[in-house]
Amino acid sequence: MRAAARAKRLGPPRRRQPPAQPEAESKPVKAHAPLSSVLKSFKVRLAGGPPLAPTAKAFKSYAEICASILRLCRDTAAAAASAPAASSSDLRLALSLHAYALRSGLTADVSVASHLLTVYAAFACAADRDRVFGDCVAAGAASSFTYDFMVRQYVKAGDVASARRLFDEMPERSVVSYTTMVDALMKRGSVRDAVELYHQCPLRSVPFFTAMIAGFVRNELHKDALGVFHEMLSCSVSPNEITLLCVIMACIGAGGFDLAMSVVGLAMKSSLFEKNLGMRNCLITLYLRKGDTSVARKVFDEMEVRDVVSWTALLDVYAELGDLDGARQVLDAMPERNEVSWGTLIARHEQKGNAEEALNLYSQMLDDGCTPNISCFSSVLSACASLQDLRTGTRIHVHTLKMGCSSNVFVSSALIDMYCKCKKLSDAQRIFHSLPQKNIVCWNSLISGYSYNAKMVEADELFKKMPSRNAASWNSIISGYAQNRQFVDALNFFHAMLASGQIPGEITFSSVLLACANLCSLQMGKMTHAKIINLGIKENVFVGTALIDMYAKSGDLESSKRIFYEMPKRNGIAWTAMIQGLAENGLAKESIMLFEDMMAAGIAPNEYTFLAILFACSHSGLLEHAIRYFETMQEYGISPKVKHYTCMVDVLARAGCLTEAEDLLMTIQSKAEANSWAALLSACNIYRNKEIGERAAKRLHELDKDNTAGYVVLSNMYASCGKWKDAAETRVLMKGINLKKDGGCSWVQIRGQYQAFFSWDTKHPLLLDTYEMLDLLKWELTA
DNA sequence: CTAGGGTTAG
Repeated sequence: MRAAARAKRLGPPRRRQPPAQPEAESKPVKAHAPLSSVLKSFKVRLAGGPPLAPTAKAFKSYAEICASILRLCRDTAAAAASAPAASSSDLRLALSLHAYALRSGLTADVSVASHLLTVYAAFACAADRDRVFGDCVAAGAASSFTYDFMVRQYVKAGDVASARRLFDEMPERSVVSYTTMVDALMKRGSVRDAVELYHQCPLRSVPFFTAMIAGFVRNELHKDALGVFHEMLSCSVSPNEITLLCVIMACIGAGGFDLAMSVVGLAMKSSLFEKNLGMRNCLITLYLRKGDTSVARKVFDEMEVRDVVSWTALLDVYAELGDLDGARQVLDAMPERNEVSWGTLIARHEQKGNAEEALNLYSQMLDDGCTPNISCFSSVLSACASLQDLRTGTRIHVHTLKMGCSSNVFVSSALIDMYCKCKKLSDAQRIFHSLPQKNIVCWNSLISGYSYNAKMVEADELFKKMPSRNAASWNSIISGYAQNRQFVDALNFFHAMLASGQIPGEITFSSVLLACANLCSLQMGKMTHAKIINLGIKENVFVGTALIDMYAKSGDLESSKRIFYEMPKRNGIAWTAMIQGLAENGLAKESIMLFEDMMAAGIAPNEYTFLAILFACSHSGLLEHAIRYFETMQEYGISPKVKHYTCMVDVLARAGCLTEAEDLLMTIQSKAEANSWAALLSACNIYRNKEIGERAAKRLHELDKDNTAGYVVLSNMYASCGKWKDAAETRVLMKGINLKKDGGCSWVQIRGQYQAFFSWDTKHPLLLDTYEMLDLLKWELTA
C-alpha cells in the first residue's frame, strides 16, 4: 500500500488515469490497467534523460519507482495465480524492467534487487531468480533479507540441502533464517540438526521458539516441546496465540491435561484465545482427548465462526464416542469438506475394524472431488490389508504412484503390510528394496510380513540387518516366533531384547506369556509375571489376559483366577480367556457358570467365547448345553465357524449320535477341518461303528495325508471290531508312506539361552556332549 | 521495502 502510494506521489502516471476507475484508487496494488501506464511513463522518463549516470537523488527515485512497479508485478502475479494467462503480460513487464535496471545500474540497489527476486519467485522462474541472486551477491547488494528469502525459496521447493548450504554461507544469519531452517529441518525429521541450530541461535524471537515447539510436536517429542516452552518463559519472551496453540498440542501429546488447562487459563487471561479461531479448534481437540466430549461439543456450539477444522474436530468427537453414524451425519452437515474430514472418518472406521465401510467412504470421497493424502492412503491400505483385498490394494497402489507419494515412508509401510497380508511377499520385498530412504517402520512392516507368512528365517535375517531397532521391531520378531509356534526362539529373542536395554511392553508380554504357556514353563511364566509387576503394567487388560491364559495352560488355575478377579477392568477377551482356561482344565461346570455371569454382566460374547464354552461342553459330554449354546450363538448373530462345528461334532459323537454328527459335518458350507473327522473317527472307535468310521477315515485321509493319529485310531477301530486283517493292513499302509509320529521335545535354559531337543533330531550340535554328560551323571548316581 | 511460527486425521 505504502509503496504504491509513493509511486503515485513520485510519478505523474496516476494523474493520467481515467477517473472512471475509482476502485483502482482504493486498491492500487491489485489494479492491472494502471500498471502498464506507470511503466509507460517510466520508460519515457528513462528514454528522455541519461539513465546511466544520474545524480544520487535521481537514482534513488528511479530505484524506488522500479521497485514499486516490480512489487506491483509480483502482487498481480500472486493475485492471478489461478489465471496464468493474465499474469504473462506482467512477467513481460518485469523482464523489460529488469533489462532497464541492468542498463541503468539499478540492480545494485538493495530494494530493486530484492523486488526482482520476489517477482521471479512469484512467477516460478527459478533460473532467473538464481541469476538475480548471484548478481546481487556480486554487486554487494545482498542484504540478510536477500539470503533469508533465498533460503525460504529452497525450503519451499523441498530442497533442504541447498537451503542449508546457503544458510551456512550467509555472512550474517538473522533470526528469521534460523526460524526457517529450524522449521524445515523439523519438518524433515532432522530433529538433531534443528536442536543444534536452536542452541547456536544468538537471538531468539517468538516465532523462533514457536517453530521449535511446533517441530518437536510434529516429531512427537512432546516433552521436549514443553521444555522449550519452559525455556522461552524463563527468557521472558511472551508467547502469542500460535505459541500457546502449539503448547496445548504438546500437552495433549504428553497427556499433561492439567498443564494444558493452565495454558488455556493463561490464554483466556491475555485474551489471546478469543480472537483466534485455530485456538478454539485446538480446544475442541483438547477436551476430546481429555475425555470431556460434552465440553468439546459445547466449545463447538458456542463458536461464532467455524471453519472446516472446527467441523472436522466435531466429527472426531462423535467418532471418539463410538458414534460413527453421528460422525457421518456431521460430515454431511458440514458447509464444506476436505480430504482431512473424509480421512478422519475413514481412519476411524478402519481402526474400529470396519474395513469395508472405510473402502466405501474412500470411493465416496473420490466422488466428492477430494484428493486423498498420505494418511488417507495409509488408512485405506490398512483396510485392504485386513480384508486381504489385493485388487483394491493394487488399485490404490496405482493411485499413490500417480500422486507421487508411493515412496513416502507411511504409504510404503502400509503397502508392504498390504502385500504381505495378501501373501504377495515378492511385491512387498520389491517396494522395500526400492525405497530411497526407509525408516524403522518400513523395516518393521516387512519383518511382521515375513512372520505373518511363516518365513521366520527371512524375518530373522532382516532383523539382524536392521540399522536400529525399537520396541516394535522386537515385538514383531518375538510375536512372529510365538505365532509360528517357535516358542523357544521367542523366549530367546525376549532375553536378547532385555539384554539390549529395550523395555518390553504389553505387546511383548502377550507373546512371551503365550510362549511360556505353550512350553508349560510355569517357572518362566512366574519370572515373566514378576517382570510385569516390576514394570507396573500388571493392571493392563492385555497383559492380564495373557497371564490368565498362561497360568491356566500351565495348570495353575488358582493364580489364573486370582488375576482374573483382581483385574480392575475386564473386557470380553479377559472373560473369554478365563472361561477357556476353566474349560481346558476340565472344569466345565465352573466354565459354564462364569459364562452365565458374563452374560448377566452384559458383556457381549464373541465367536471365541462360544468356542470356549462349546469346548467345555464337548469335553464334559454336556450335549444339551452344547446344543443350547450353539443356538444362542446364532441368536447373537455369530455364524459358526469350522472350529465350532468340530466341537459340536465331537460332543454329538461322544454321546453316540454318530449319524447326527456325520450329517452335521456334511452340511458345513465351508470345508470341514481334519480334526472334525478325527473326532468322529475316534467316537466310531468307541462305539465300534465300522461303517461311519471308514467314511470318516477316508475323509480324514483326503484332508490330511500325514495325519498319524487318524491311522492309529482307524487301526484300533478295526481291532476293536475284531477286523484284525484290516487293522494289520492299516498298520502296513502307515509304514509304507513312512509316517512318523510326532516326536517328543524338551528344553533347558543355559545362561539365559534356551536349548531345545527333539526326539527325531540326530544332528543337534550338543548331542554328543549331552550324552556324555548323561553317562557321567549315571555313573555318579550309581557309583 | 521485503518476513519467519499454527489448528483437524494417521
